[in-house]
Amino acid sequence: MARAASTKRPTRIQREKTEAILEAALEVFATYGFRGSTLDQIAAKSGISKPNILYYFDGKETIHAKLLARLLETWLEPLEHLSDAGDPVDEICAYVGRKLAMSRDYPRESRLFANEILQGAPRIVDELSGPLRYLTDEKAALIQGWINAGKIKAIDPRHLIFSIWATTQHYADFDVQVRAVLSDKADARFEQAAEFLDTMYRATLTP
Amino acid sequence: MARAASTKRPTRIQREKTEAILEAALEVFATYGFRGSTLDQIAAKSGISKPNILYYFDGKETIHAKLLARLLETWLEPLEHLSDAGDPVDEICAYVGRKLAMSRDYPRESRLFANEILQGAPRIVDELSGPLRYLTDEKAALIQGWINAGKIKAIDPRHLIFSIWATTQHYADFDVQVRAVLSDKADARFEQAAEFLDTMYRATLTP
DNA sequence: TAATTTTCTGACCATATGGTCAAAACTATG
DNA sequence: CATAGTTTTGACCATATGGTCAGAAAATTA
Repeated sequence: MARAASTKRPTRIQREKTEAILEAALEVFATYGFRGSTLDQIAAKSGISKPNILYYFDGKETIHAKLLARLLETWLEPLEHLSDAGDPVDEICAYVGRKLAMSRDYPRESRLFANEILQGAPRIVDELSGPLRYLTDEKAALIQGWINAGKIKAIDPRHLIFSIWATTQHYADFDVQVRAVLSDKADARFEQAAEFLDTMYRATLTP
Repeated sequence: MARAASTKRPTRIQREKTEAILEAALEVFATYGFRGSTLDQIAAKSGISKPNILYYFDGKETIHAKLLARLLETWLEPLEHLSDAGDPVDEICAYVGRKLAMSRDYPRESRLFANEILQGAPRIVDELSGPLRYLTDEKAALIQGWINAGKIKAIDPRHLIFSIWATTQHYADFDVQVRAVLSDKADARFEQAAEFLDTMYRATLTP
């Protein structure tokens, strides 16, 4: 927040306006990436004038940073829930389902993330080689444990995780392509995908 | 080509310079997307002055269009080679291998494509709902034939293709993330990926 | 309702960016 | 080597873009 007070509790207007700005910015940044997006686009989409946007945020960079921070908070959540509570195969398939649901429900967040990674992740490298890596290490160990116990087939846990990220996020990031290829059957793409992925991962993992 | 003759056979210098410009432009566009890239960046990377770039190309748009046209020419080639010559499972796994090799050898092309699709594919929608869709329809029919003949397991052919695109291109488009997660084992990522994907698709397809 | 604080805007600025152009530098060839 | 053709450049231009600022408008509080 630029001039807007940052110490005191935010007013109703502050909450509404910052939310409207972030909502519009998510749309714009997710489509054009950081460099390709302009404050004027965000201003037009949010209906808030450029100087007023800069009253609430220090600058373009700050808005983007805020969006990324929020994103990372929720992005890893589905993976964190992966535990050895139930049957390993079900557990992993449930994770696939959660991840696919995120592509369906939060496609803009997925594209924002994809844009950032595509551009070399200049603003979140630390998050990748820090928190993300630790979490992946942890879950890879869990999966390796299942393999050692003979509960699932022997596959590379990390590449399994990559494949889950890739296949599920594909439906958000490459949506235009998916819809073009499926044409008239595009409406059912998420149900079809859910079924296909469930089949694939059960076949891959069931010992 | 702007002022440079377009009817006559191009000179040595014309070939060299246009190539150098396209090479630099590929790098830049693949990283920042169309809107996020500037002619100055391309000029700096190619060592060719901005006015000189515009002597060879009509403008930023034209350079980008040329790159996309080239890309699409070779992008679908691996899929076109999918035929019912050998064993269906081997045939599909070979396609996966070819596609993964493209991610390894042409990561910039992959990112250029990813950027374009992410941004809604404004410049190649026609290619997607035309040539790409026809080719996918054709190969989906081939795969469906294998399913009907009981040669591979029953899965949705189009979503199988999506999953192959997603998992293989992931290693080019999300390279930073892959390397961050694998850290010290990152060098072997393509060999590991090849093995994992082969295992996964054999398990998924073998009846 | 008057005073105070918060919100908002128009006008403005410096820099970046895509693109132009006339002329200079260079190359190929008769 | 002179000349015709090709390539390259510096200086420029119009517009876009991120950002500033003084003051007006609106909301809140006393």
